[in-house]
Amino acid sequence: MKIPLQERIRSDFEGRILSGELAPGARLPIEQELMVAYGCSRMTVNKALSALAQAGLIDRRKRAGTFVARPKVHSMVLDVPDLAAQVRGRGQSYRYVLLRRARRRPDPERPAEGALAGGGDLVEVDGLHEADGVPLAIERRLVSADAVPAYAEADFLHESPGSWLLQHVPWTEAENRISAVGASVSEADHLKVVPGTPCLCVERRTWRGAEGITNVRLLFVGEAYDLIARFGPSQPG
Amino acid sequence: MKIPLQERIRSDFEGRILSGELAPGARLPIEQELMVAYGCSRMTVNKALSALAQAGLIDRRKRAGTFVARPKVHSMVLDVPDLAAQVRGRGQSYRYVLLRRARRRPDPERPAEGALAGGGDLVEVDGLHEADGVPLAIERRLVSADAVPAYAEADFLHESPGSWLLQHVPWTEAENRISAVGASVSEADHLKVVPGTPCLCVERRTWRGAEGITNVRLLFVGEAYDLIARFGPSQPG
DNA sequence: TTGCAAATTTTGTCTATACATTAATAACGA
DNA sequence: TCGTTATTAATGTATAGACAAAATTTGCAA
Repeated sequence: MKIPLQERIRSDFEGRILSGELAPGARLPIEQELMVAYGCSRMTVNKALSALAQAGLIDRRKRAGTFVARPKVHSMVLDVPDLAAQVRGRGQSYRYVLLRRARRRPDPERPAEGALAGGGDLVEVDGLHEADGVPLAIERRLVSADAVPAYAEADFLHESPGSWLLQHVPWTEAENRISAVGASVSEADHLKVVPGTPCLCVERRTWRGAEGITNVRLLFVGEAYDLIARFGPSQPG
Repeated sequence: MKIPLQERIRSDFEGRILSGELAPGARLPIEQELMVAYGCSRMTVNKALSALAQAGLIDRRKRAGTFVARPKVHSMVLDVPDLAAQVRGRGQSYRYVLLRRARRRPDPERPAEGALAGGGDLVEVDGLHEADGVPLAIERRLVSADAVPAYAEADFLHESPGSWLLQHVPWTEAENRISAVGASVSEADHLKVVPGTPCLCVERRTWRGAEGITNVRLLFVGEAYDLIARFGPSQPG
């Protein structure tokens, strides 16, 4: 009996829910019954069920009881690790090639740039991610000079700007947009593919509070890379 | 003083962490100090911090203390709602057109099909998702006849097989693979685009335990649709 | 210095109890 | 019958204390 009772109750019901034995909408025993069944106090039952509720596996309503949640939102956890770590994790060598770097005013024809800059300047950093010398993705990153003053001085010859930002700037909110586009002539040139080749385009915007931090656009060669999301409704135990 | 103290402690630190005031690695006060600062018992502090730990915002180590977690994994929540609901939510009309439906043996040349079928048959259902009469995506779905016996009898003329499965079959694990591909001739024909047009390809496999349930392949017209993931590191309160 | 053992600090779990909050249900009056 | 009010069953929050477990620190010995 080394595992705590609280964990046991939690994993008991997690298992019964995930296995389908307890179908969505099914009612769980009330706390009183569970404290008798497990021979413990109500607080212990309550902590276990509270954790399951926070994990989204059950819904709890006062007076009504505890019910298995319906997986209605169908939300899932998608891991988008650091690209360098991802490549190295496959046993390949990773390299970041700086293509262009400039500090400039936002383009008045692109409202997204103005919103990001917030009246100040933008720092644009373009680069190429390579795995074993093969082009993997083109990255165009716009950073608000006001939001991240130190960014202009950082050295990106050995570290990709993505890694740098992740370690130095906390974000509070982000939006990812994933689409498919054909490579333009210059993009295709860098990626060493035929123009028009279908590419996976990931655009990410991050904010800290109301202040925009950065917009990134990553263009992956379709055959060379795809996003993999493996997930389950469970939380790490 | 309507909000519970437990929630207040939780949201206090959540705010200070997300705003960057408490940087990753920073140490939080020990429970003894917090119970004095908030004038409450240690259990209350403990429940608040346990919730933050479950949400992944802080790490707690015995004897060492409580620390702001590093956002290393960079995992995010991506909502892939029901396609029909998504389209209707935009105020467009949604239609599912059944293209093909067959029960067959798994193709021995495709190991994924054999693994899914698990010795039994497969039910293949191909269809087209339309928004306001415009083709949005082609869906090819393979379902294990053993895992979902009732699937062969379900009627998909008015309901897409995706919605049906979501409501009738619980899954425990899933894998999503997102890539960019050019439309084949027949695909382009259905989607009313030029062959080779870049399309977003979402392949999803779901399992219940070790048993495969279904493999889906959704091919979206690149211009007509993109996946949007908006997220923050926070948990719903 | 190195290595191991003991002491201490901090979180983890648990109890038994109390009162608050919410919402389903029952009771009641127009 | 209908709408309103009271009851009550369930979860939510909180307390004060106790012991367990783990990891850092300290101290002692080889």
